[in-house]
Amino acid sequence: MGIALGSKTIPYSAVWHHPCMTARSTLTPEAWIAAATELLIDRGIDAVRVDVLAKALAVTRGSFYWHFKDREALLTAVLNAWRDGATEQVIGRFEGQQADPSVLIGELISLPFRGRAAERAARVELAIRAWARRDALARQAVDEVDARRLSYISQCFSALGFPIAEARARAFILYAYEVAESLLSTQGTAAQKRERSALLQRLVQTRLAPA
Amino acid sequence: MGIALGSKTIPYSAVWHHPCMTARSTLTPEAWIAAATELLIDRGIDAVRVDVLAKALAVTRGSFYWHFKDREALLTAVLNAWRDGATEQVIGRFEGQQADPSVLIGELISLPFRGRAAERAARVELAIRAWARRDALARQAVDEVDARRLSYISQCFSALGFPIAEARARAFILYAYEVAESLLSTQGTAAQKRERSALLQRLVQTRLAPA
DNA sequence: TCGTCTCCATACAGTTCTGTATGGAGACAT
DNA sequence: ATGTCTCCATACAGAACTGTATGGAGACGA
Repeated sequence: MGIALGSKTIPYSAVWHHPCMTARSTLTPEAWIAAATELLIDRGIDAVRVDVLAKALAVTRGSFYWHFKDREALLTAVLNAWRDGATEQVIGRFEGQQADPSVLIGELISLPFRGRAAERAARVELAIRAWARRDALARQAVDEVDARRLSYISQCFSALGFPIAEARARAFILYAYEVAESLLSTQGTAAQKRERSALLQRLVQTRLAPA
Repeated sequence: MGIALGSKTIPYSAVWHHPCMTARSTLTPEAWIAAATELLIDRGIDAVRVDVLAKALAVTRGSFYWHFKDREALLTAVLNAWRDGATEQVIGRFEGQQADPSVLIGELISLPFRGRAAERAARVELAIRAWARRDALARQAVDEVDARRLSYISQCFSALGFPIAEARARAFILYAYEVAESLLSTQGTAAQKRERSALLQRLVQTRLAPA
């Protein structure tokens, strides 16, 4: 049933599945999810198939159907893992409150250019958005994440003194820039990217004279 | 070989494939392309398969392999049809020159809300962008179309007196809004959409005091 | 009328994937 | 020592799709 440790008995799963076990002999569901996400990124959701994953993990499909009921179960697991990570990231911003909303906005605008991790996250997100075009669950997950982020950005503009409705509108413009910067990443040189981010940084904070 | 008309001989293809022949007994390549595009929209490029299309068109696959060498040929035809239409639309704007660039920008911003045709075009475009994530030809087509549009929008801002570099930056912000408005179409109510489009309309044209 | 051309149907062989059923090796409890 | 549990291997049946080869009906030219 498990490994005896003093008076307690540690079940296998707690040992084999523990993060510290780098060289495991057996697979975890997380390993399948990670492999599936990798495949999702550069081949699309339709290419995420169990026998392809099994070959990538150097096991047979028998292993997969032990950990998951079927392919559908894996896909929802992938989706949940992404949504959890994405929402957690938004929550994290609330905690690391740097008071000055102007700085927060600056960070958001420079977010697409923050190293490999951000770039990879963007690629995962684009793959999931592509998936969301024809899967209801994926669409719901993406919508939720978008709504959370827009809400967070809106609060930043509210803190700058803009009325709620206008804050929302400005948040959308900023978020639109972020999405487009990842979707249209091939458009423009590095210098042009710096210029348009700097321009947005100023534009989105300028107050307009009442119409 | 064809139909004799006076001294000339009209080949079959010119008759059967002519647009005025609404009730044709035989299929054209365009019919396959249209059906493929339809399937691409709501099931993705991986679902565009010849036997599915054949069933949709109520013929067998034998017909397909008459008109096209293979599946690949159909996909490139779909791509070319889209690119031609998209670039043609940009060219069309140059011709219908309404002098006032401010009006042109206003039209661009309200473009996502211009009826069914625009909505369908947006859906086709999103499907092709999803496709472009893992197909080199599709990516190239999308990049070309994006570059053309950005160039056109930049010219509008140049006409408003902005320096080239700044005009490009403003064009990107506007285009980012358009892309996001179709990608994030579920975010926000109709009123909120109006508000953010109105805000962008003003923001993107406001001149900033020199830093 | 006969051959030709266009367009599609049909049959074939092969690939890639699905899910299930069953077997088996290893670690463990008793 | 024996049974149990976990994890994976293997084998099976079948679905969905690919491209090719060939046949056939209909319109046409001569």
